[in-house]
Amino acid sequence: MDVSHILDRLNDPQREAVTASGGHHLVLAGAGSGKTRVLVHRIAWLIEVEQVPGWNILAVTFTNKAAREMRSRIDELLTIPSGAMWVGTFHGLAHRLLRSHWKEAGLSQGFQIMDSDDQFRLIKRILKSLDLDDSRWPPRQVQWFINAQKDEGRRPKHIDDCDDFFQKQMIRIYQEYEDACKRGGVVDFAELLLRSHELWLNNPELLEHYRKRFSHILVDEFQDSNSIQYAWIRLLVGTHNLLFVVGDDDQSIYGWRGARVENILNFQSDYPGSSLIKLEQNYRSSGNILKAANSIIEHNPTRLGKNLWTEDGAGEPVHLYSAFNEVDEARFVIGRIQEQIEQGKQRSEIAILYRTSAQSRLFEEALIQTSIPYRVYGGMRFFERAEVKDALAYVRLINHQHDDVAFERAVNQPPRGIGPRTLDAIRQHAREFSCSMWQASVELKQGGDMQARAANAIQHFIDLIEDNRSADDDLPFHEDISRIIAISGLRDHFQKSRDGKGQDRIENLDEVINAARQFINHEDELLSDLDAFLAHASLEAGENQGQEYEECVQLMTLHSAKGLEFPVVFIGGLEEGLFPHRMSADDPERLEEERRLCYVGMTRAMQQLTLSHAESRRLHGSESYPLPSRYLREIPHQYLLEVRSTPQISRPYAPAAQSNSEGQFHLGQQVTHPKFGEGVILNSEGEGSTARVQVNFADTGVKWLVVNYANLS
DNA sequence: GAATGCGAAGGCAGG
DNA sequence: CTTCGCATTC
Repeated sequence: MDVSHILDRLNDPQREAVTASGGHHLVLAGAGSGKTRVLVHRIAWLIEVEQVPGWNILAVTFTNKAAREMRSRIDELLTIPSGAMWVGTFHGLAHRLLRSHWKEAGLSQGFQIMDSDDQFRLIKRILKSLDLDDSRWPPRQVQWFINAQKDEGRRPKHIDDCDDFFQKQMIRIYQEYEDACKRGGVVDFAELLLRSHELWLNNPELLEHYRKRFSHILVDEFQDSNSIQYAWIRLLVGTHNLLFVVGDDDQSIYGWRGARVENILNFQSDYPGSSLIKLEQNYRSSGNILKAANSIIEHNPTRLGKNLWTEDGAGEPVHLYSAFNEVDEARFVIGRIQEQIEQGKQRSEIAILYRTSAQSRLFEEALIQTSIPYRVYGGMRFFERAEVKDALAYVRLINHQHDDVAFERAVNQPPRGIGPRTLDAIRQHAREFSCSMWQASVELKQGGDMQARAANAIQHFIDLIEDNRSADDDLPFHEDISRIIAISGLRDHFQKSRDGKGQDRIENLDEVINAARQFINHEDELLSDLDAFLAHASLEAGENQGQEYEECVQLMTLHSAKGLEFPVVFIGGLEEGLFPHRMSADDPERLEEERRLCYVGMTRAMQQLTLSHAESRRLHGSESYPLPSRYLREIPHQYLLEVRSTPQISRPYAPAAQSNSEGQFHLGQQVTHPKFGEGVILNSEGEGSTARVQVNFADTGVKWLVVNYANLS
C-alpha cells in the first residue's frame, strides 16, 4: 500500500518512532522537534499500515486544546475514518469511564464535578463545621494537602499519621471532606483520576474489558503525568498492551500539581526492553535562540540529556532590555510591537509571556493606550466567573437536589433572607442525618423547627427549585437555562447592582445561554445534553472562549504558552524573586523547574526573542529592587544583544542615564574588571564622580560598580 | 437579615 | 494591591 503520505516529510528519528514495531517506546522529543506530528503519524501508521482498528487505540493528552488538535490532525491525515478511537485528556477520559460505570465506582448517577473554587469553598465550610481556626488550618494548605494525597493515590486510611497532631488533624479534615463530597454527590478533579483507577483495581472484569479493548495506548506530554495517572496507564497496559509515550523532561513544569518528572526518567527501567528515540532536530527557532535556550537548560543537573540543533541560520541574537521600572518595561515591549506591526508582522504572530498572571495588567494598559488589539489567555475563564457559576448552580440544583456545593452557592444569591443562622441549622441537620442540605431544609421546614421568617424564605426557595423541576419539558435545554436565569432573580439582582460590573455580569449570563445553545453533546449515549454541558463547563472552563477574534497580540503566562509557537516572543520580568519565583527559591528541585519554565518560554520563539527585566518593580503594593534573573547570566554573551529604549520612549525619572559615562562606556559593552573578569554593561546611572554602571560578569554575576573606582577597561 | 465600611491577611503557575 | 471576614447600622 502507499504509505508515502504518512512517512514523507519526516526526518529519520521521526520515521523511526512512527514505524517502531512491538514493545514499548519512549520518544524524547525536544521543543519544536515535531512531537505532535510524530504522535499523529504514529496513529495513522497503526491504523492504515498495521491495520489496528480505531477502537483499539487510546490517545491521552493533558489539555483539551492538545486533544482537539490531535483529533483534527488525525482526521486530516487519515484516508480512512479513525473509527471509535478514544482521544482525550486524562480527566475527560476518566470522567467518561466513571459515567459509564458510576455504580461500580460507588458514585451517584448524576454526580457533578467541582472545580478548584468549589473545592476551596467546601473546604472552608468543613473547617468551620469542625470549629477549626482557619489561621491555624489555612484552607489553601488543606486544599493543597488533599489534592497532593489524591495525586499520589492515597485515601485518608492510607496516610500514616506519624503520631503527629498536625498530620492527624489533616487526615481528619480529608476524611470529613470525602464524606461531604459523598453526601453532595460531587467529585473534584483529582477524584476523577483516583476514582477511575480504583474502579479498575476493584473490578477486575472491567479492567480486563478495557485491557482487551485498548491494545495501543499513546500518551502525550508524558513528563506532566502524576503518580495516579501513571498508575492508571500502567494498569491498563498490563502485560499485553503496547505503550507509546512522547515527552520531554526539559519541559516538565507541572511539579506543583503533582507531575512526576521521574515517570519519564524511570520509564526504561519500569518498562524493560522499551526503546528510546530522541528527536533533537528543532524546526522552530533560529540558531541564536536555540543556543541561548540550550545554554540555560544545561545548568540543570538532573536531565536525561539532549541537545537540540537546527539547520536554520543563526538569525537575530536574543535581545535584552533592562527597564527602569515595570511601566518602562511594558512601554518598551509595546513600542517594539508597534515597530513589528509596521514592518508587516501579524498581531497574532506576537506573544508576550510572563511568570505571573498579575504581570499582564501592565502590558494590557500599554496596549490599550496604543489601541493594539490583544487577547489574554488563561486568567479567569468564562465558566469560572462568579455570575456564571451562580447561574449554573441553579441549573445543577434543579437537576440534582442533593448537590450541596450548588445549594450553598444558590441558596442566598441573590439574597432572599436565608442568612448564616438558618444555614448553620441546615448544615448541622445534614451532617447529623448524613443527608444533603436540600433534604435537611425540607425536613427542618416540615418539622417546624424554624423561625417563621426563615421557614418562609426557605419555602420560597424550595418552591423556586421545585417549580422549575416540574417544568420539565421537551424544550432544548438552553431555554430551560434561560428561564432559570430569569426566575432565579440573578438578572434583576445584577441589574440593580451599583458596582459598575452589573452590565458585564448580565452579558455573561446571556453568554451562558448562548454557550448552551451552541453546545454539541458528544457523549449523548452517556449523558443528557444538560449534564454534558455542565461537565463541559467544569472540565473545559471555557478555554477557547473568544477564539473567533484571532488577529490579536497574544498575552499569556509561560505555563500556558507550552505547546505553542510564535514568530516574535517577549518574556518580561526576568528578575530574581519573580522569575525564578521566590516561592521556589529554597528548593533545588523547584528551581530546576523554574529553569525549565524559562527554557519552555524561550523555545516558543521562532525568529525573534526579547527578554526584559526591570530594576524596580511595584509588587503587591510596595516597591522592590530585584536583581536581574540568573537566567540572563546563563546566556553566553555571543547570543545576546543589549538594546536600549526606542527613541520615542524616554526613560522616566532617569534622563541622565543615557548621557552619563558617554564616550567611555555604553550599554551592552564588553568590559574587563581586574578582579571580576569579563562582563557586559547592563545599565548605568548617575554622573561624574558618582556615575555607576551595572555589569554582568561571566563569573560572579551582576554587580553595580562606581566607574571612578572600578578601573574597568 | 442585608448593606456598608473597615482592617487584616494573603499573595505562583492551571486543568 | 486585592479579597475576605467582621462589626456596625439600618
